[in-house]
Amino acid sequence: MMISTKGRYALRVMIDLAQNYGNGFVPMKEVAKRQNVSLKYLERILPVLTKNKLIEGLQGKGGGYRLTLAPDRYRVGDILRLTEGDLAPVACLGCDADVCERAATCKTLPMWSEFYKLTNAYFDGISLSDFL
Amino acid sequence: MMISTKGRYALRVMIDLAQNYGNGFVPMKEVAKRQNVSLKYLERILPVLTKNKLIEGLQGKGGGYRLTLAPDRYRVGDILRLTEGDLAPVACLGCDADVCERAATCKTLPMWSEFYKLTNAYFDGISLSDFL
DNA sequence: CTAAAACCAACCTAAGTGGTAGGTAATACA
DNA sequence: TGTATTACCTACCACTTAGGTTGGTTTTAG
Repeated sequence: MMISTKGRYALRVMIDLAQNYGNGFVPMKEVAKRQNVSLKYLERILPVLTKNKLIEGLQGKGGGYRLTLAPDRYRVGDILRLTEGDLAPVACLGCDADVCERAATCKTLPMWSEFYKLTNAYFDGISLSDFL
Repeated sequence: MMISTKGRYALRVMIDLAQNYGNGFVPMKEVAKRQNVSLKYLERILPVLTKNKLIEGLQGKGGGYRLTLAPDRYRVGDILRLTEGDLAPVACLGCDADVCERAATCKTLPMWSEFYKLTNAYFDGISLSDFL
């Protein structure tokens, strides 16, 4: 399976926040309930999104999370690349891959490479506002 | 990573056999050497291909493996689906997936489903003869 | 009889998946 | 000033998968 729960849950959280865009900070407790996912697990997934400024959190009573930009400014590809690390179909194309000495003569590399491009293009063509 | 070494190695073996199509049985020892992969590991990967009649093996001296059909009759998608089990991007789309009770209302399902179709179509559009 | 080949099963290590548990720090509100 | 609420942080853990290795047995050509 290509996409783990990390990426899938992150996306669902982002969609939930998009649906509440403009209503201030939304507590993750509510999102977890709505999405039927463990709050504690979500808390483990979110930091990468806040660190990269996709969302911002406010602590304390009345706090929660909210999108930093309008929903149409988020590409699904960006969310998945952050949470999944990479969308590469094979290890040798990953961003932190070792150089493969077979690369120059590898008969299959162009096929994987083309699919990689296709994958990124597909998910970059969808924005959060497409789910509203 | 979507495609593991199982699928990648299997594909490389199949391409190797395609390159030797018409020359009788090719011992896996030679293929392993050419592809720079452990013979023993390949032996663990091949059974699913023989059981599904993509290749046939002949035991004993002078034996080896060969394609049962001409190279242009093999779709990369078939090889990957057999060796990887599935090309589904998310668990709920897998062939042996439990029914997801969120399916009817899931905002993201159509996106995954469309990508699944895209993936199958891409790899089904490539045949072994495209690598010769 | 011997070498070469497919075929088969058990085992192993490391990493990744999908969480849970148990906190601490910041903030609003009474 | 205290309390509830919220984000934020760290450690742990059971399970599965990836990526093999080891050590065979069977079949067959010469």
